[in-house]
Amino acid sequence: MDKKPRLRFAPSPTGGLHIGGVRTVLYNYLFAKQHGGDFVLRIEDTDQGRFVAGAEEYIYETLHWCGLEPDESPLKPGLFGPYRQSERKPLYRNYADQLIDRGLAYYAFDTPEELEHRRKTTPNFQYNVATRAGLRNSLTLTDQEVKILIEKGIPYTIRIRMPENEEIRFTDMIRGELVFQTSLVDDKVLLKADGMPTYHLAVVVDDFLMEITHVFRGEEWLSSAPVHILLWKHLYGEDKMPRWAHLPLILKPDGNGKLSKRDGDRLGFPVFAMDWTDPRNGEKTTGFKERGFLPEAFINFLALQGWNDGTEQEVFSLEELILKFSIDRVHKGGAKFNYEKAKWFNSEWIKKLPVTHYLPQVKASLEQQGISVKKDDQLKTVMELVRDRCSLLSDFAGQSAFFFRYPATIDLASVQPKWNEQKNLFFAELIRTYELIPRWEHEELERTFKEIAAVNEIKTGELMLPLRIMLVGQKSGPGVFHIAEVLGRKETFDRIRKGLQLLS
RNA sequence: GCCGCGUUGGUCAAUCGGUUAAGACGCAUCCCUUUCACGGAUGAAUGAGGGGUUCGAUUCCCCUACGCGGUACCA
Repeated sequence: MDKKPRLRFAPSPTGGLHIGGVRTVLYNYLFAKQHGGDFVLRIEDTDQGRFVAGAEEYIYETLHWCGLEPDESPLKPGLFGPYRQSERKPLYRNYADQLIDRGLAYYAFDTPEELEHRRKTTPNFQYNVATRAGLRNSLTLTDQEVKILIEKGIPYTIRIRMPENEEIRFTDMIRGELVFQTSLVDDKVLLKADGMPTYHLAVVVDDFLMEITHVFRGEEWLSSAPVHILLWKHLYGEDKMPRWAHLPLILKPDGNGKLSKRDGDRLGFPVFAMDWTDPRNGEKTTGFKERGFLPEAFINFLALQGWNDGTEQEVFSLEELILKFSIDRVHKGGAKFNYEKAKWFNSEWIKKLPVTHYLPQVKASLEQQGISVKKDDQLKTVMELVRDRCSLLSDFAGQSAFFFRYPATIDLASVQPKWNEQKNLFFAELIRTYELIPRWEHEELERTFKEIAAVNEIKTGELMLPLRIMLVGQKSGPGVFHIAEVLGRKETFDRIRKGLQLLS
């Protein structure tokens, strides 16, 4: 690579950031970092009608949570600002005019209503080589007429003039050589009547001005790529053009089609990275973060949705991804979103990371359930005991609540039928012996327990379940003596006594 | 409709002309654990269809089917 790579993510701030968007960020970021380049965040807010309050802040927060910090952004301007297209408005006009002067673009005076009418009445209507001669534009009007219309303040757009019968070729880093016939591409609007550029003009101008070297974007942009390529040729020369890669889509799990927010609502999994509340209707969409995902797992999962390193490794840290990512191993076909697999990645990361790494979140979720934990050390021990049975951070509260308060329900039904006086006596003796035990520690507790059982000639197996039920309330959980150790002498006795009472 | 891009188990996927077509998730069975989970073992399950090219195609080419994306003064 001769130049320092510069890649960008250019979202339109219109709502929550969807996992497809995060994956696009990720691939851009990984490539930039791998090659010692920069990752730029540019806000594409040229559509003033679609402004959504808070959407831009949400993007920053999401990127931050994911650990994908931009090197340059509206919040952290570099040498190529401003980083919001709405603030770059004056820049674009000049390029549009330049294209007009060179006959590569033209003024179009057709109103949106007129065009809509044409689209309704003419099947397959496109504003292109075939139809532009019959429409109201500077190609069909005389210079004098055009001048008058402009002077009178009649609204107009500037459209690119697609050449006739030419081929536009380019190399996509994922898909290889691509060819488009210019006659079949329509004359896209470059500058809107409000003076704002459309995406097509703005991307090209900004990517040039910001010295972007690689454009990785979603597959939905592939069909407009020829317009962008042509603009690059006209404006800056093909040699200046960034390299392109069109990323496969993330598809809905059932059926086909691009994954949408609705699929998440319908199937019960998150689609956005973080919670998003639409300010227009107050509608709330839950995110991976709030569902209990670790950013490490979320990123890991997303990276593997459309890419792999060719080995059997699946668990990658961000650092490893930076090292191993390669754009030419990105797939062409879309991947169906698999929530079960996402959770698997999370359980892997829960096991891999030190529990202290996510202890604050677990503590907060326990607090939400009215359990306030005083000693972090104790929580840490508990978390280490239960982490294997948690695939989401939000599972911890349910798995560990009984350590901190007496169980809400006691499953007596699973011990009652086989309960007898002999067992009753056993537990009474157990308490007496445990009172004298010097070290309150699980191995010691277990040994003592078994000794007493042997003396009383009761099978240990007959007694373990009752103990568990008394301490936990149910049949699951970590090793019962580990639990007793954490609970401590007094609490263990209290629970056994309470259990005995319930069983008698 | 038109243009473009895709298509290996239920899902994610390896393979870059020769393999018993990996591995993972999920599922099933078993082992471990005197519980549940973790872990371990085993198993069921895959090249859309049709033509070529080739000694040999999952792999290269063509056609068909299917799917998706685009077809806005949205990005």
